[in-house]
Amino acid sequence: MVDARPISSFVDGESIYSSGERAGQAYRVEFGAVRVYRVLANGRRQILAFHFGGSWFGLQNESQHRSTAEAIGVTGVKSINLQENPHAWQGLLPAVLENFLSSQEHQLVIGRQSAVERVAAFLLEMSQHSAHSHRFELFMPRMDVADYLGLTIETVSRSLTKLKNKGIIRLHGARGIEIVEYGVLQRLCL
Amino acid sequence: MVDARPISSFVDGESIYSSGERAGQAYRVEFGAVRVYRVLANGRRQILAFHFGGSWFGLQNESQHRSTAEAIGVTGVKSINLQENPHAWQGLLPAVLENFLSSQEHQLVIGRQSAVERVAAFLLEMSQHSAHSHRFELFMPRMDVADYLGLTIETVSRSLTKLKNKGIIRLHGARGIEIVEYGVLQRLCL
DNA sequence: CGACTTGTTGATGTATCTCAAATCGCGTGG
DNA sequence: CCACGCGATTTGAGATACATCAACAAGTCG
Repeated sequence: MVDARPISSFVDGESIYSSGERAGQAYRVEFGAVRVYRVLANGRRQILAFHFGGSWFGLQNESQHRSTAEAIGVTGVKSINLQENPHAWQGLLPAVLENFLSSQEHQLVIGRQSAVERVAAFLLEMSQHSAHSHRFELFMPRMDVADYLGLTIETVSRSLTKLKNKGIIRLHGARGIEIVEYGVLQRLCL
Repeated sequence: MVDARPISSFVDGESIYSSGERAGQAYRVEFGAVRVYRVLANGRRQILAFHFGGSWFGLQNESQHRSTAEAIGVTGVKSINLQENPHAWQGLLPAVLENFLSSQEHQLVIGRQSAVERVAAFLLEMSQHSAHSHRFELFMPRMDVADYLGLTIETVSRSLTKLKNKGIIRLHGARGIEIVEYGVLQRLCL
């Protein structure tokens, strides 16, 4: 059973699995957060997804991982060995569908939205994973945000500044976000 | 059983399901091709995926469709009712994982690649779905290619011209593609 | 063989990237 | 508690890739 397995703990930046490694496990975030990314030959990085408490990741069929998963801050993860428990896949279907849906949502964001719209969408997404949806701390540095949204850190920063200047959000230090005009932010992402 | 079900036939542009409609079916392409897309409020469209013979689409958990699926050319589709056959989900897990993987691959393309690189990746993807991988016809108009790659039709056209001028591909009419330097094209996508 | 749709090419505009510098924020140690 | 130092973030100036607008060419179909 999943819940009988111990929690593995990872420090900030530690990799949970790496591209090229032999696959065969399914992982679930217990606390903290995880980024899953791929790197192109020229060094460009795309973060495919962020995962927070309760979310499954690393779900795939192939023998090797194509992506890398790293802890963001101190993070706890439980894993199932799918080789030993092939029947466990059944219960994971909803998780795969959820991952798939998130991936599609994100395609929309990076395919057809402007920089400010992407950042707005990102803030809303993060707010939904926080206890207080209108006031929260980002777990990750700007570089992660940029590589998630297909932008540069400078453009992310400028977009945040624009949202701040319009009075839609307030910034509290480098990571603190306060959403003042939630509705306006939502309308930006249409 | 899936294979006992009749094939539904659709003409070019006909929708198989539409955004907002009640969901609950899984679909498989028998012949022809399908585009799955979403439209933002301001009219911008993002094609999430193209599906060809044998590929499953429309796989999701929710009660309503978020996307629209349309036939590209005359297309045959078989469907399963997942309400009546909830156990059918089991056999669909590999299909969901495949869709998910494709979606992630595409995230990489639209998030971190230049226009020419995106078009190169697209041509390789299409070549893999064709009988002759170095000489094939595109099923879809430029607008579809553009909306799939997060570009405009003009940029797609210019990118094709660049690849042609470099001698990497040859164009035969509006839809015919011949890949002359397969290796060079692959290296472009790294 | 025209009319219409689809695709290409050209000229210009603009959002985002790149390169560079200033500033902030935070941990450390005096 | 405050000064220091360093990485993270912001801001600025200039370059560039892609979008936009407009005209042209090529296919397609009656």
